[in-house]
Amino acid sequence: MVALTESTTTDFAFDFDRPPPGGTMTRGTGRGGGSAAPRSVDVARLAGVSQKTVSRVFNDEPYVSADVRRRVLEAAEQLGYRLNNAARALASGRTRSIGVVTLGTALYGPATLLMGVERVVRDTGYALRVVNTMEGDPAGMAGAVDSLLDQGVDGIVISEPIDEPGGDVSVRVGVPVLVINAPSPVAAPTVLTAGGGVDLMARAATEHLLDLGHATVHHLAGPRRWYAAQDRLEGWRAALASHGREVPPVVGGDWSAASGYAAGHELAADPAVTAVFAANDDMAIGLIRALTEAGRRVPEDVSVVGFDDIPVAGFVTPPLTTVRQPFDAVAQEGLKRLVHAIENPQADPLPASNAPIDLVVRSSTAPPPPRTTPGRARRAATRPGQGAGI
Amino acid sequence: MVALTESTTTDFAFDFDRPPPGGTMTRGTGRGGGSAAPRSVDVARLAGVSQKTVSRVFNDEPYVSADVRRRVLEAAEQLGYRLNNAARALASGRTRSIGVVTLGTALYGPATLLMGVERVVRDTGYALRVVNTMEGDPAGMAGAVDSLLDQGVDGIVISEPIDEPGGDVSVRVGVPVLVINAPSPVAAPTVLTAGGGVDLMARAATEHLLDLGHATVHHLAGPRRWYAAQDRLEGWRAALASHGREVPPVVGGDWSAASGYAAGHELAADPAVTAVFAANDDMAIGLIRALTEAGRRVPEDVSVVGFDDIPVAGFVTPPLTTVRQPFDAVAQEGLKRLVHAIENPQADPLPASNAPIDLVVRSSTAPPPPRTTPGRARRAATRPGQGAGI
DNA sequence: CTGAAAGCGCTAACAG
DNA sequence: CTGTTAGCGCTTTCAG
Repeated sequence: MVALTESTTTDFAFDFDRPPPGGTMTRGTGRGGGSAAPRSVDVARLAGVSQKTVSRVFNDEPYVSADVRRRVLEAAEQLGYRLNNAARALASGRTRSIGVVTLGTALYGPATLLMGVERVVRDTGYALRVVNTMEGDPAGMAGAVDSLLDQGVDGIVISEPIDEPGGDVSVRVGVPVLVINAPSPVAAPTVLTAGGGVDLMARAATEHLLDLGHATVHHLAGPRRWYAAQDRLEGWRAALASHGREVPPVVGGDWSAASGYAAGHELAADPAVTAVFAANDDMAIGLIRALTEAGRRVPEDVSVVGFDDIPVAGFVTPPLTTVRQPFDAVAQEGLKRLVHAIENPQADPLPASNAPIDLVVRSSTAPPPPRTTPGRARRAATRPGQGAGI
Repeated sequence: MVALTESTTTDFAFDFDRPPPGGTMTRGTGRGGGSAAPRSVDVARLAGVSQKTVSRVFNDEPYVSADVRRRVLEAAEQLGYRLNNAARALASGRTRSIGVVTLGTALYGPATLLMGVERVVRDTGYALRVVNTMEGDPAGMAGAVDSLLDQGVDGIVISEPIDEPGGDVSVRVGVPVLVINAPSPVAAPTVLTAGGGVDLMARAATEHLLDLGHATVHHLAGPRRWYAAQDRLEGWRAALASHGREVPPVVGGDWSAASGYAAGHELAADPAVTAVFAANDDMAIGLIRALTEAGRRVPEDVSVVGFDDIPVAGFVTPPLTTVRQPFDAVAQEGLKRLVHAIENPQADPLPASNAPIDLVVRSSTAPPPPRTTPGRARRAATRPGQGAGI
């Protein structure tokens, strides 16, 4: 039975004859490094089955007898065979890979999200291709998506994009897209979103401060362009509005501790400031440092809430009250839905679910300093103009 | 390569057809989502040239007249053509992609390194595939490398691996490998290493403390299994040894601030401790918190040096003296060498160069408290700056 | 349950 | 400078 196979197509001038001396070694495929990598037909021959059967085994297709399957697997093992993904992609039109576009920063949020995505993707059996964008990068998002499309991914994840002018992707995207924590910047047949609820988390943070008795809460915002910043801003504003509080002017930062520090000096000068909600922990830490240097104690004089719950948040001085974002849950759910969309093009997308809010209260927040009795506060701020603290 | 899509393109109106029902998809290609993606032969036809010429244009091969090139590009643009990477990889045996194996953590070092690698890889024209390992993951490194090989990468970057039992990759790796900050866990035709010098940085950190007048320096180490931890440990020990100082017992942590905090309580109990070199900033921060809670002031009573220079390091209380790792430089140089090895299999690998040492002195370090008259330590004036290195 | 034939879209020699 | 001829190693029909 083997003989037949032998005389068919491919074996013509077989294996080891090396084409011309181009300088490379071994069959064009760089893979083997030394001897040519085995192909499924080699496995088939060794196992005494057809090439197609090998294919079946490696694709977990049904209708292969246990015995044949075992033989094939053994032969493959013996030869050190591995599926050639390029050939597979070419023949099937699917690459079994998912691309992710992420901000080229080492910011905690995006970085953590990326790790989460990777972990989940792997479980789904897809490979991950990563492309970074940098803020202000002209080609930015469009270029990133484009290069992913060039690579031939089956789906795309866009993680925490920025709202940049011209940031919309005009490229024709033919695969499903998952956008995390933002509205979609692309038009594609299927666009899913995940995350969301950031505004509610921001609102919870703000309300925590309000509940403590602060008359109002100031906000140290992230860069205007970031949706992540916009969401927090909105949540903060909503909390204030729904409690009928005055909405103080927003102070802006760039996510860095240094910017929080700068903003802190500004805020420290205003005695009306007794509570600040910072859009991320780094800025909160910079802010606290500035406040401290200015002689305003945290939390006795000013309360500060951060956002993210970075690993050190609980160990800085004072331990930071913050909101933990459910990155893993978001990544997991989003990807599940993306994969579903990839594999079931006609089916309705799976619905999104809402993440829980995880406010971590530590020691950077406290009731506001007493207003009329300077007894306890060593360096009491000048008294605020008005308003009772609930 | 591939110019592609700016704004002008094609309004062929025809893009997002729904994928056809059932299995009746016309040409197998999943790519376009519905209407078949144009192939190079289509472009050729439209441009009135041979398919091979289209290939030449898209590969920036020489010997194509400017006129023909222009016509091809125009035709391609009009059709919305993009090279099919799977076919290309299959035919050429190269995928033009590089795989990265990284620790599945959000630790600052690995995460930053990954970002750096991505940035550089993109400039080289290669695509990036990422796989995470998790500490303690049984399949760990071997599984990660294996899956990368399955995907068919042209080269592999292993970032800060751990020294795990059975962590060596026994798989046949046929492509060049770059190992960052560790000895190589794989056997491959070409193995490059990058990073290194971590021990020297640790040594500089320790010597800074010694120079300040401390009798000895304690070390809060990272997990034993991590090469990153081992290097710091060695540097510390070497510094002590070369100054003829006593080498105190090592206290161990797991990189987390929480572990630094725990270790801090231990260390605080020992009055002989006046200087500690922590293996990373997170642990240093936890350590400082514990020290402070125990009534030992930093830096008046105890000096602390961290490692990494995480973004908030300069803004915690007190601002942390630490060593900044040159992640970007390491990534850049390492990748340049890896790509060189990929593209010039026979040539000798490019030599590695040494990174400078960047000690950032802030306010967490000071001379030791006077030996006989406790209680009067004053804040030493320190200022940010770059220590000179070796 | 298994096999044979026919490409997927591109690059690789080797002519012209 | 440009075209021709062969496959790369799989997955897909479609037959047994």
